[in-house]
Amino acid sequence: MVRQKTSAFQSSKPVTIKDLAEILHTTPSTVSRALRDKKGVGEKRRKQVKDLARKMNYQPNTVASGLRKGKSRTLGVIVPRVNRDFFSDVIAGIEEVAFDHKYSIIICQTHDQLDREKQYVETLLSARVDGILASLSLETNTYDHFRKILNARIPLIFFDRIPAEMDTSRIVIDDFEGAYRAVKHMIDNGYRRIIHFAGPDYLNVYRNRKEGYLAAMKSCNLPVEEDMIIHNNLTLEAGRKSMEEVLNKGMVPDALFSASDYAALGALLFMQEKKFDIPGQFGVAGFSNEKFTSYINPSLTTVDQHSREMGRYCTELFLKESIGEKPPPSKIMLSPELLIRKSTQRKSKQ
Amino acid sequence: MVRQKTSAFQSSKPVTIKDLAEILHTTPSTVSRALRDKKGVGEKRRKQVKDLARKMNYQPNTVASGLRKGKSRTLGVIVPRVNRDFFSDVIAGIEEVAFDHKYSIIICQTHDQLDREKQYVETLLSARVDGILASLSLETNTYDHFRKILNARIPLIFFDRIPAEMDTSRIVIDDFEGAYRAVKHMIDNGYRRIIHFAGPDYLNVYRNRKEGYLAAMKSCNLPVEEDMIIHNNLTLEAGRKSMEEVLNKGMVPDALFSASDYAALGALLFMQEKKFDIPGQFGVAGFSNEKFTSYINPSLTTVDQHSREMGRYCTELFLKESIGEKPPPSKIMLSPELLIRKSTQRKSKQ
DNA sequence: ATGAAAGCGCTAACAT
DNA sequence: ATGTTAGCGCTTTCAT
Repeated sequence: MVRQKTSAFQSSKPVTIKDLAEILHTTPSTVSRALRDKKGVGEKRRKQVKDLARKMNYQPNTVASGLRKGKSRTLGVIVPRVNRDFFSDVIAGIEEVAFDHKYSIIICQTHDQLDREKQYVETLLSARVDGILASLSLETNTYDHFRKILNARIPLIFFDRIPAEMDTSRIVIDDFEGAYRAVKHMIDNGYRRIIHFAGPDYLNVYRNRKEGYLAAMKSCNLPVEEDMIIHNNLTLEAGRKSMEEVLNKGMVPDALFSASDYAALGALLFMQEKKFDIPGQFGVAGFSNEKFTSYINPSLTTVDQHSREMGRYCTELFLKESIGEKPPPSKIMLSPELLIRKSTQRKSKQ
Repeated sequence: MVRQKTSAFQSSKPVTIKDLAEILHTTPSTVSRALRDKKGVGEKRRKQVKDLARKMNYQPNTVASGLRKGKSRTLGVIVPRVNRDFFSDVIAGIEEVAFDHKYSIIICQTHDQLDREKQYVETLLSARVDGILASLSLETNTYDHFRKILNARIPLIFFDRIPAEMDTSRIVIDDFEGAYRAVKHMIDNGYRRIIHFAGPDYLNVYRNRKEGYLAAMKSCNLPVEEDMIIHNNLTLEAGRKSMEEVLNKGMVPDALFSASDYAALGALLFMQEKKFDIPGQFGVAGFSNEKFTSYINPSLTTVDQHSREMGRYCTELFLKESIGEKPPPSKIMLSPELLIRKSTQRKSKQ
């Protein structure tokens, strides 16, 4: 006799296809085929199996099928921090496409530490994820851990912060172009002595933003003294402090282009405290289009990175690489969008 | 002879303990024991095994061991959206503690849709996660999918948005208290006709914030007309629109307490456009302490929810439940913190 | 200290 | 259309 269980109170050990098979006096293979709509099962049987599965609240064990098939339908995502607008937006995009294709995503935060990045790569490899999407930590200056991923023949897609040394698929925005356009726009608005907050040179994004800044200045024959480029860690506090130091040194810049919105904000707040009129006496532009940039006063000119789309593309690249023969690495560069807001718009252009 | 592979170029099929065993002329059991520091292996053997494992770049297959042990060392996290400051902060907290205890986390975004929530519960159950941490979607009004989790004897911890109907572990902040204190503070600053933007009543958080608002008003004998409570979806746009409607109806409130920072911002921007002086003529307070609230002008009074700590506690609750006999559900309530900023501080108190 | 054997739940190749 | 068999990689008895 079939043991009755109400679906609401089925308890303890999960139901397996073997259980279903026994109850229906058939075999696991048939049940498995029926459940997954594989051919080779009679219509009647199939319905019978599916009905029972539902009734007994059968949950397929993806761990087991993953082991058997050598596929986990899981994606690893490695980011510096999940609670930064840029990264959480990228993750949102990744999740959307992943969900549509029935992939789960495992999230890893490196906190910008190389150690954690390495450890997470190991974890993901051990979890036999089907692919890894990653953005480098600030500390990353060695890539052997990422090479392991390639050796394991697992698709690896970098986004935003990418290693120059590795020939993998990647997706970035054109940081040079974004910076160039931002600075050009500032120059058009009459700013001349524009300083720059930069991040570490070994990261592509900051290097390229700096290059874009330099190119724009050069194209207008504006001199860039060495001390006009300030390297800091791009936090709000760092921005504030760097700005203060600049003034203390007796420099008289009339604008700032920062590689990060947060550092731009720090400087902006500091200048406001010092009673500078922004954008009148001092112009400020940032990078990344963090949410707060459109809400502050004056609203902050910045560069949008299409973060959500970047996430979506990432997953799509992975999907492309995960089928059939490995295609050559795709290198995608998205166009940034300059968002001109109040912090750089002088009443009268000079 | 042992086949040589350089660690950098080990390729194709991953190494298994069986491979290691064969090379060392021993058995998988011994290798397994050696690798996991189980007793019953000679010191010499252990070293031999570990050295070879490192040399051959052995990655333990957690899918296989998970299947065998019935544990995946994975946690499922279900949130409405990953790119909201509150949730991404909670996730950051969850990840930190999880990482310390060698758990991975799978992230699920419901987009506030019940369908997706249900589907993700199935996915997580199939993935045999060891626990699930969840915050309800806006649409969730039925809980059978969550009951399945309990039936499967998997720890389930709710945070922030919790179902009243289920007796599970949960962690919330004292929304009533937060709202009460915020409104009390506004009254202390001379505001009298304070309106309230509320979310759906079936969600504990919004219900409690509304109750806190009502209690504070009542405690000061301030009347609350029916139309002073406006239900909307708490987005920036909704806030702006609701505020406009309020004015169009001829109401003359002198302050707003919003259950969400975004809706508060919408109203604030609208009022500024209408040339109201904030906080002079109109006071505004929000809820959640989104990052932008401290950067806008005037900075927005709001209630901090200790989101990061909430995430950390969540994981700790899970850890507690995952060992030994199931303890009775823990119900934790964190104290909110009222952040008094400029948007509610009148120059002269009345 | 080590090995042999069984099995976690599922799928796929090979029968029939 | 269905059943049989083997095995994914690992861990855990149970022997020896």
